[in-house]
Amino acid sequence: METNNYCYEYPRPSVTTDCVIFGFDAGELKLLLIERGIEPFKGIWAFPGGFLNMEENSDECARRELFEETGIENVFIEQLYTFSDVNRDPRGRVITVAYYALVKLSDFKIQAGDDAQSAKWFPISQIPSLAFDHNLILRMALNRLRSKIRYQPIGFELLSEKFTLPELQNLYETILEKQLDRRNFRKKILETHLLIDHQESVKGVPHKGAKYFSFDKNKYKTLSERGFNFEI
Amino acid sequence: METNNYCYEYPRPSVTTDCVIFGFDAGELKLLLIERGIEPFKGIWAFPGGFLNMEENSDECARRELFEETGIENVFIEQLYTFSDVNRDPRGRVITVAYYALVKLSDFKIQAGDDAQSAKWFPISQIPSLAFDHNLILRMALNRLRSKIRYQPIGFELLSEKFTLPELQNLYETILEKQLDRRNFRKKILETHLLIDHQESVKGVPHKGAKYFSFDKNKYKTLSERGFNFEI
DNA sequence: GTATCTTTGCGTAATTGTTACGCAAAGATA
DNA sequence: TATCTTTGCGTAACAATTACGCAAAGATAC
Repeated sequence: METNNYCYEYPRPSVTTDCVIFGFDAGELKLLLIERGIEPFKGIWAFPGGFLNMEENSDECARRELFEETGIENVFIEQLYTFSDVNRDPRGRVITVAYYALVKLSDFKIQAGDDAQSAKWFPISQIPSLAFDHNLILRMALNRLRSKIRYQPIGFELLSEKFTLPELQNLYETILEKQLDRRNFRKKILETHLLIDHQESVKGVPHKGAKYFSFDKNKYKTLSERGFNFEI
Repeated sequence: METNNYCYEYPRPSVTTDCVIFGFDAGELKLLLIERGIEPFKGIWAFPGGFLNMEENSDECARRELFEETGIENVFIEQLYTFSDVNRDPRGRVITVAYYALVKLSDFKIQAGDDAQSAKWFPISQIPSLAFDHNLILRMALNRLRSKIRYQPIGFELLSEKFTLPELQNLYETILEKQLDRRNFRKKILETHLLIDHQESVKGVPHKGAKYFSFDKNKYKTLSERGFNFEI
């Protein structure tokens, strides 16, 4: 039984949000995808997302859907772009406000059998063809991540709270797809004075263990309000 | 008589586009605003915009509304951000996909009595308080313009086809709100080899007239596809 | 016609920032 | 105790940016 109780003078599109979720593990950038359980695109992988409720804005919608479909919450999330092509959804006129999220993968090891029908982390090099216009959305999200990581300290959102400089460099090299000089990278990062030294080293490796650091978010906030610019 | 012929199973927001229109004249950045003729915010200035039709995407909607309300067409236009706060429009749930446009002011001298109820160019320093959340949209558009002009050749969109280097420098100084060295600016611009020298100078000034140049859009397109990056 | 004024247009020096790379120290293993 | 790998700090070479001197052009004043 279908009840069409919501009537308007002019036609309206449906509005959804979708969220590209980036993670980083074992020197690889990863993407969390959901296998669609219903038509259209049943069995095809897609970004988590869903319809906007009337009592929430699009940020809230994106966070809610992210939590409902993957269990992920309290992460970095940012609006990417709004996709509105007339035929982007076979169900009818649907526009989507796309977001991207950066996740500390260690915090959210998704296990099969969550309320997420079927959520799975894919290495960025092995992304299948996606539902709707999600291939296009992904391309845009990757571009945004690659350019933004160079002038805003968002890379830290993909690492554990404590990380080493080699780990951070590995992250930058992976996302920027180029090698960086170890000593110059260290210099540039440290001279921002935004890393907190934990006076503690990696143990159990057959060589000198790297020191642990964490990112000083509060100090960055203060500095950036005074016009400081983070750049790698 | 009201006809509510469009009925849906779930409630849907209305979707609009709004467009922040920048112009540049007499060493000043300007904004084209429309005085609203109907409630809500009757008599208050706002950006041109309107409701999305079902057979157009948001880019097309923004361009259509821009033309209908101001007569402006074939200009640079780019999506800015989607604003979706629950109470941003007193008429009900309306989300707007905001755009910004860059206009060669000489091409579009708006005269009163257009089908635009009342369109007027305002110097950026004398913008009145705007309708809806348009003050917020403006702040975001200004930030976008200021950062984007440094790494993409969009400044030329605000000048006439032919312009002089002092004019271009004046534009950059106005938008970036800082003085630039005349000789270094000239050097940086010219060594991109993206300006076409028209072998013609400004006449009728009581001193040496500056040479006219125009921007080589095609050459830029070719170069940027090969990885070239415009930076000021 | 000549001097003067303002602004354009081109050069070079001083400074700063980026890139390349040598080497000692730490921590484990042989 | 020697060896191995990786971290962590320094300094030299190079490139880019900034500062600024000065001649030339085009108009006006005398």
